[in-house]
Parts: sequence; C-alpha cells; structure tokens
Amino acid sequence: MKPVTLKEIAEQLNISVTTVSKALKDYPDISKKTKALVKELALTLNYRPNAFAVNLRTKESKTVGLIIPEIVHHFFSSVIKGIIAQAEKKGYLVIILQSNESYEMEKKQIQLLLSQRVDGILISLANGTADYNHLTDVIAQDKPLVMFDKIAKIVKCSKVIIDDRKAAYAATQHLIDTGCKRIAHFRGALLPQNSIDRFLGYKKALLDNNMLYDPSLVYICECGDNSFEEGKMNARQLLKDHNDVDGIFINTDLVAIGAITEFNEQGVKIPEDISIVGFSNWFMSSVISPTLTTIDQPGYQMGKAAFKQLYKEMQQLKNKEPIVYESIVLKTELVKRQSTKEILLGEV
Amino acid sequence: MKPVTLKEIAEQLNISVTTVSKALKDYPDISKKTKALVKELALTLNYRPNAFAVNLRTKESKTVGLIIPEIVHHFFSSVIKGIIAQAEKKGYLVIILQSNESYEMEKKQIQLLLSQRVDGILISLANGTADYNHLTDVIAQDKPLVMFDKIAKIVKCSKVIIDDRKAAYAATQHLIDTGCKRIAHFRGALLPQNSIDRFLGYKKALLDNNMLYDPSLVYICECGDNSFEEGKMNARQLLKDHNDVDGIFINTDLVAIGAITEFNEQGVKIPEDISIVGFSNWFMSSVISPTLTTIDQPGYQMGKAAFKQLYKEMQQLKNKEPIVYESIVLKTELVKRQSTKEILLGEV
DNA sequence: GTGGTTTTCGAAAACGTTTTCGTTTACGAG
DNA sequence: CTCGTAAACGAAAACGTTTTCGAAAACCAC
Repeated sequence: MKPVTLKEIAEQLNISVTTVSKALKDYPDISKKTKALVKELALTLNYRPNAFAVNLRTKESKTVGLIIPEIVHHFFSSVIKGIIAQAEKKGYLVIILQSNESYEMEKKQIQLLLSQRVDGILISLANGTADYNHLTDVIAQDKPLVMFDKIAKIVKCSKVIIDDRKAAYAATQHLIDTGCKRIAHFRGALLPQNSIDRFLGYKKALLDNNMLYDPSLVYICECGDNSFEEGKMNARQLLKDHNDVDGIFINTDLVAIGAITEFNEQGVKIPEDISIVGFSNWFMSSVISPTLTTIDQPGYQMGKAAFKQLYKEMQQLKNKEPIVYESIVLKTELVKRQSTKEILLGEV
Repeated sequence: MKPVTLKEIAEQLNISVTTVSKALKDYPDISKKTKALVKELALTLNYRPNAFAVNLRTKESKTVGLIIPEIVHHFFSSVIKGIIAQAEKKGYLVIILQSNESYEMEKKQIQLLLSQRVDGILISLANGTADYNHLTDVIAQDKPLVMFDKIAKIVKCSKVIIDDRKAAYAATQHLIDTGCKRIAHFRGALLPQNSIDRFLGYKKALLDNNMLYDPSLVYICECGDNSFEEGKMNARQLLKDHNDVDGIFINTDLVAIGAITEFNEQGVKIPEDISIVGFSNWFMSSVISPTLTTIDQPGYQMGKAAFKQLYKEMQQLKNKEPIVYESIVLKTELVKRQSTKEILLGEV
C-alpha cells in the first residue's frame, strides 16, 4: 500500500498534476467544479503530500531542532512541553536531542540538525560548553537560533532567560530578612552562566546588607550534575567545616533536597538550626518535609517564549526582513515554605 | 550563505554530479585520485547532503515519531531519554508529540507523522483512547509501530510492557506479608490497561491469601490525571469510609505521595497505622518522609527496548522480510522502604 | 465575424539526490 | 594494427512537489 501521489489523482481524473496541485491549494485559476472533484478524490484516497518533496521545493521543513542537556529533569521537561505545545500551534514539529552536558555531543547534534535542514534551532547549553563556534556557524548560515536558560552571553542571538542574579538576590535577602546571620551557598559547577549569576546575586545581597562575604562558605562541586548526592555531600562537609552557619542558598532544588535529607538524618533542625532556600520550584519541593522555600522558575513559559521568538525570526527570514535579536527575561518568584522562618517584622 | 550542493562541487572540479556523488559514497568505479579530490573539497566546503533530496530518492527519512501522553512525568521522560539515546546510536532522529491524554490529539498526531513520512512510530496510548483505527491505519500502511507501557492488547503490533498484574500482585503480597489485614487500592482511572491489570493483580493476591475482596475498598478517580490531589482526596475519603484499613496499594507514586501527605497532616502514622505501596519508583519516593515502598518501573530500559524493536522491524521492512511482532516484558522489582513494615517471619 | 478579455488548464523547469546504463578512453594480447 | 576488455566517468531518469508562463477555450462587445 504505497502512499497516494498527485500523479495518481491526476490520472484518475484525467487532468494534469499541475491542476491537481493547484486545486488542492485553492489557486484562483482553477474552476470550482474541478476543485471539488479533486478535493473529493483526495479525501477518499486519503492523500497526504509527501513532506520531502514539498520541503525540497519550498526549502522549508516546518521542523525545528531542540538540544537540551538532560531530559529527565523537571525544569527541562517543562520547557520541552512548552516548546512542543507552541510549535504544534504553529504547525511545526520538534526534533529533540540530548547533549548529556557534553560539548562534543552538542557540536555533533548541531551538525545533524543542520544537515536535516531544520528551520531553526533551540538550545540550552551543556555545562561543559565554552567554545561557541558551532553556534556562530548556525547564525552564519542565517538559520534562526534561540538560546534559553543556559546561555552564552557572548553569542549574538535571541535569548530567553530568567534574571538569575536578581532571583538569587531575592532568595538570599529572604534568608537575611528571616534572621539568618551567616549564610552559605552551594553553587554547583563553576562554569555555567546560571551558576555564576546566582552566585553574584548571593554575594551582592550579602554586601548590600553589610554582611561578610566569606568564600569558604561557597561550596563548589565539579561533578556538575546538580545531584541529590551533591547536596548530601555538601551538607556533610558544611557541618564539619562550619558550625555557625544558619542559612544556605542552594543553586538547585535537587541539591537542596539532598541537603535537607542529610540534615534530617543528622538531626539538624530546619529551619530552626539552618534555613534553606532552593532554586527552581520542582514539584518535589512542595512535598518534602520540611517543604522547601525556593525560587519558582517558569519552565513551561520559557519553552513557549523560546519557540515564539524562534517563530518570529523564522518569519522574518521568510519575509527577507532583517532578523532582530531579543533578550526576553521571564519573571521569577520566591515561594515561601517551611524551610525558612517567618520574616521578623521590624527587626531588619 | 546557501548550503553547498553536489553540483557546486562538480563545477569546481570540472566533473559531473554523478561522479561527485559516487566518489563520496566510495563507488568502485571512481578512481582513487578523483575520490580524494572530491572528498577534500567536500570537507573544506563543509558539504552536508540535503536530507530532503536524499529522503525523496531513497524513501527513508531516518526519523521516527514518538507520541506520549505527558512529557513532564518522571517515568515518561525516562522513556524518552532511552528512546533518544538508542535512536541516536542507530542514526535516527526522534520527533516528539504529546497527546495530553486526548484521543483526538493522538489521532491527529498520527496523521501528522504519517504525512511527514517517518520510518516508524512509537506510542504510549492516551487514557481516553478506546478506538484503534488510527493505529491499524499505520500498520495497514506497512509502517512499523511499537506500543509501550500504555498499550491496547487488541492491536496487532509489537509491544514493550511490564507485567503490571504480576507487579501489583507482588506489591499486595508484600503488604500481606508485613501483616496487613485489610488492604485498599487506589486504582486511578477505569480504562487504561495498566489500571485494569494492576487492579487484577491486587485482587488475585487477596484471593490467593484467602482474604476478602471488598469492592468498596477500591477507589476510582475519573479525573484520570494520576495526581497528587487525587491521592489526598482518596486518602481523606478512605479515612471517612473505613477506619479499619491498614494497608493501601496505590496505582502510582504521585498519588501515593499525595496520600502520604494527607495522612501525615491528619496524624495517621505510616506504616504503623497504615502501610502504603506505590508504583513506578519515582525519584521523589526515595525522598519523601516516610520513604515510599514501591514497584520499580524501568523507564529508560523500556525506551531502549521499544526503539530496538522498532529498529528491528524497520530493518525487516527494508529487507522485504515479513515483520514479526514481539511482546517484550520487562522485569519490575519491589523496592522496600519505610512506608511498609518489616516482614513478619514465621507468622504468615 | 473580428478583436480583445477572461477563464481554465498544462508543459516544463526546478529543488538535490541516487542509480542505471552507456560511452569513452586506455591498455594489453594477439 | 586490430580487437576485446577493463577502468573511469557522465547523461539521464526518477523521487513528488510547486510555480511560472504560455496556450487554448470561452465569452463578450462591437
């Protein structure tokens, strides 16, 4: 059972392929009668245009590529969902690739997407990515590229992000407002922009409040997988190193949950002994005990916004307009829960 | 900067397109010298074959479609990861569509994938899907189709599943072995095969142990979203209806976690007052307090196995061999944690 | 009946490959 | 020098569309 082609329809109706094609696309120079005939037969034969042929002609694939560091991840899977939902609305399909936080992978995958002739590419960078030639290649080919969440500031293209620095500042400020005097920070890996910005927000909040910034309170983990285990390890280390810390701002909810678990096991009371603020607002954070105060990071919204921007650029390209890059900053919000104390009114 | 074509390479070298194509594919009737020349130029020009043109000629897209009810879901995102990983190994790309548990969506998406001429389709059914014509259509077109997890037993195609019934039996048996005398079941929606099978396993375990099967202890939720809220609601209802229940086997971890939260809030002690077994082994289950005893459902493995089977069928199709359907059943495992008591030796 | 316009249709080229089947050239054997 | 063969290359068709341009047919006004 081979798929039906225009040619077969044409032969059955004794007209030309051209006429069939035009009839299906409602060209004005085809009579109503012929159109009706063609459309009816196309329907009964269940005709579907061959996407390859269409793409070859029109040079449009109606397909975009998405490269993401990790799929099994609440935030990223929310982003994926947002992207797919928005793409579907506009009639686009999404090819998803996972870089596994590897720069080499990322490079290969970009090449793969380019040779697939996708109309545009959405990407959230791997932690290890420090060289951006593969990205500028895309832009040089006039292919729309939108980065989201884990971006490279240097690369000239549209970006959809949150203000990590501001959010981290708010998180740290909240620890201060609730009475914490000595605040540590688990920052995860060294490299990614998010880590840097969140760290800077943390630091600035301390300084703005005339508190000491102590580098030994910043825990780096070069394993770089933002894992549960990382949280446990860091928490253990913190208890050994510093017995005076009464608050921690943690880079990622998952790490925060690891820390909470470790503290629970060691009998450290949260938030009485140590207050904790996480980052991302995974679902899990509302379920763990104590529930985790955190920064809500709108993944679904980010996915939608990223595709919308990509779509806009694809349209601009089609209309031979110049592509204008935009940086879209999405709102975050502090979600107060049990892992931090009540705000002390009047004291601060 | 338009992509390089065979023609351009040919013109630069003053040879024919044919020769270029053959040289790149190492045809034996091209001299070594020419091959070297062509390959070198192709490399420096960064030539990438136009996928559309290749597909149009060869009728192979090296692309498969994946339809899944929900992306933001630990189990499903694990499956996606497994599928993508395996597909990449074999040089295939994956287009992901989300049905949102809607039958209508599912139908449309199948059509979309067919008109995109994907080489095969992987699908996990929406809860609402009860009519399978869209699936038999795919098979009738000789397009390989593999169903996983949420399947329709009636449809003749390959399937990758776990033995829900056996796993549910094991879960229930574990409650019995740890001393539970009156065991309830939260089964979620009525329709999907998984729910049915898990229910049957629960029931059989009761009967095999000479325990009463009481339909009023089976909680159905037609909201069908397997949600946290569903778990809370059911738990609340259970406390009202039956004060003698001392164990619950719950269809899904997320619902179980909802129930645990509700019980925690109401001061019901787990496992002393009520023991709970969930299903899926989400990461969250190892983190909630008390940690949740559950059935481990190997999502990543399932994804890999599903793509492998699809790949096998695509090869069979290519080689004009008959396609042989297989039903692959993956192993599950009971993960014992704090939400159930220790096994009473010698008592049962 | 003529000229012009409108309506309706089709031929053909193009998109970039792959592959079949010739054709040309070179070469060695007789 | 001729013939046969092998090596190296190319012309052309095909995949299924879309779109440009021209042609035929039909209609209208005079």
